[in-house]
Amino acid sequence: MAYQETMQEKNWRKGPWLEQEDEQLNATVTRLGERRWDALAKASGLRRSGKSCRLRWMNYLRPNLKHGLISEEEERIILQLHEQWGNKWSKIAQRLPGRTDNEIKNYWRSHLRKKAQGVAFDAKQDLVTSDCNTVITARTSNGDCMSEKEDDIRATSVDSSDALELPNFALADSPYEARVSDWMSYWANEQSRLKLHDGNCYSLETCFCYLAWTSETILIRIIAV
DNA sequence: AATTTTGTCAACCGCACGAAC
DNA sequence: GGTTCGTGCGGTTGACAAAAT
Repeated sequence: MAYQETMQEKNWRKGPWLEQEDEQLNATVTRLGERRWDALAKASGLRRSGKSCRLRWMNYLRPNLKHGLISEEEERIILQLHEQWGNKWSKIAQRLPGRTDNEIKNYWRSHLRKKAQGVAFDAKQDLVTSDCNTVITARTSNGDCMSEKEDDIRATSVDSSDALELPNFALADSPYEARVSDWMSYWANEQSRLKLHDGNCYSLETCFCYLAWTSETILIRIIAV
């Protein structure tokens, strides 16, 4: 049965929660525990779905939640973990006690994404103007961009056969990630396909790359070809 | 001062997955 | 093995506020 249909049938309330609803939910969760949300919603007397109750509890009412501003340290951690795992918000939230996946996701979208894109733009400027000798190395990853293999990739020593057939780039050291899609327009003018160390060619138009860099190397993972 | 645009965030939605039946 | 239920996740929406025009 469609969710929409269910909501109409049951005549459930939607939208912002009232203080009294919060109190009712709090009391019911304290009594019954954090489980069986449909039954819990019924028992609470609220005209809310179990799903809605769970969300309200998890994101707002749960004890030990922080509701204040994200600190610089937390921001740094978010950036670092997002670079490592991508949009795995719940996983990132586990590393930030008191913060919810929703909160981190919103914070990323409204604050950090722009920062990361800003870094990508700066890096692109470097691509165009620099003649420095930082070597780009690349390995493909057949999984998605959040692959747990990143540490393995970082740890792997890279020989010259792994190098991309691309000009040498310079990038400022940065904790931020950059999405190569921002660079596509530049690359598209330079060459339409990438040849990687595995001998295969990948279309720049269809691939999506994900960058991370250390002080020594830049790692490019092609995640869709 | 009025209107439009942009940013933020709580909540919604659809989907996937595992457990129970 | 198929279905239903409960839960969790990530993307999206919509209301509201602030900023810009």
